[in-house]
Amino acid sequence: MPEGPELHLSSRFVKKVGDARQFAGKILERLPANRAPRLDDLNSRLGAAARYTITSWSRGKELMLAIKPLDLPETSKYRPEEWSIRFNFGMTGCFKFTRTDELPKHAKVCFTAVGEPACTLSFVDMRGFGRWTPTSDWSDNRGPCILQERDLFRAHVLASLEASPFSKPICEVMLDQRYFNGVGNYLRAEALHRLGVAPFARARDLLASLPERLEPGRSDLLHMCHQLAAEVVALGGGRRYDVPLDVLHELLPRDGVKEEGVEQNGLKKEVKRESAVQNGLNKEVKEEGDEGKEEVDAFEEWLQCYYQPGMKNLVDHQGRTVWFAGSPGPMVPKARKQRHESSKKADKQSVKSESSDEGSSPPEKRAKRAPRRGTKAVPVEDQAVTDRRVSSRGTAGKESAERTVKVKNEISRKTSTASNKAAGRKGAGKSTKSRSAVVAVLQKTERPSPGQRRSKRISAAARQT
DNA sequence: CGTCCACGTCTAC
DNA sequence: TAGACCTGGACGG
Repeated sequence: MPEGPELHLSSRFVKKVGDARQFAGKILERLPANRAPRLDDLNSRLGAAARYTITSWSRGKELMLAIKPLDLPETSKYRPEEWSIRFNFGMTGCFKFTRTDELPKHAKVCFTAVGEPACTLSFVDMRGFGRWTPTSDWSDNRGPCILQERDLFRAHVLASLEASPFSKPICEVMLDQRYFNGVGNYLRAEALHRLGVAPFARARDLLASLPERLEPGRSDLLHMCHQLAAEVVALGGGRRYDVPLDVLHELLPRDGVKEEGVEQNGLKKEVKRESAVQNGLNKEVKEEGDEGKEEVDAFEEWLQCYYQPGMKNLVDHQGRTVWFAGSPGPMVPKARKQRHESSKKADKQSVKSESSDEGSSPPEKRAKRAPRRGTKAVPVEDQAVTDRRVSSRGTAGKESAERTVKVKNEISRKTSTASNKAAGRKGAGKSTKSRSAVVAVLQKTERPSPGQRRSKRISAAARQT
């Protein structure tokens, strides 16, 4: 699941658990035989009995989990850099907070909570591509966060256009975390699609004309990356992504580790509220007439391109599936390999409109399965989409040397801000920013509301019979 | 049963 | 630019 928004939601989740519960004892690593533990040092410092608290924050596709021991000897100062763990989620990482006797099968790193019922916060990772390292630094090869460092992210990309990766197709550069930290396969598809950008257009060509500062009310690819990430955060997360707040609701408030009832109550209330929101979104729309089996979740509804019927797909140069509509653009891989066949319904549609199209049906056909949730017959997304161009006003690329310096400076400044945070110096009033920036109000895109889209779909399906 | 596919990095020819 | 790293779900025979 995890792209920037999921990492961010996970960090909020971990923080919430950390606010409610204390932890104690060694951190348990459950590793395959071929992998060495990373937390032995930390554990030995922690000792078996020491209590500690946890907090968390994220940047792009990384999550930081910071531990604060409660009973450090007076002599030793708390140095957060010695007590932080940085996580990568790989393909399937997530955090869960469960009863200890119901530890998830693929729990890889476990933090034992104090109190009743006996609970464990665990990093769960089915495929095991996730990684963790004891450090309080973000990886130095990853750029600013698309979600929380919007302006810096923009500046950094625009300052880097001369770099060789930008000679590649835009869809491939968008997965390069040195520049698009937080973008993954679904975000790139959605961002490109919503602006009608051909995925295999040369990145530099597209980005060179973007203004350093976007005028209010306008959007472009860089802004879209941020905006869509924020939208997914607002939804509560991506595909099959469940931050188990409902479980939280049951397991958090009981243990009474926190002293004041006031705080307890405040927390309890907040958890409840979020839980309700979460449920509201996930359970959404019991389709009234037909069998009600179709439980459409909010994220599935939100997706317009990625994995959607009627969309085309190709395998990019890195072997990843790119979803798109319209023409693929000039830099299509030679072996135009397609992965999924559209569902039959959707296929009829696309075949119709494809014939003239440069980048349509792949030469070679293989047996494919329909995309899951194949019931969702969607008309090939309006032609208009293909005609819309990225808003490229603003003067063409400024001298980037100057930019580079400026941006680099700012990045390092920000980085040190991050370590301040780690240092627990909550700073003079600075801390307000992160929270509200994240929930920042989202500009409305001009796409139809979910309701409208649904009826669009239904009528399209009706047309086909 | 087998094959293909998956929201992501890494490192090694 | 391949692969390697993994588990498991969906689908085909």
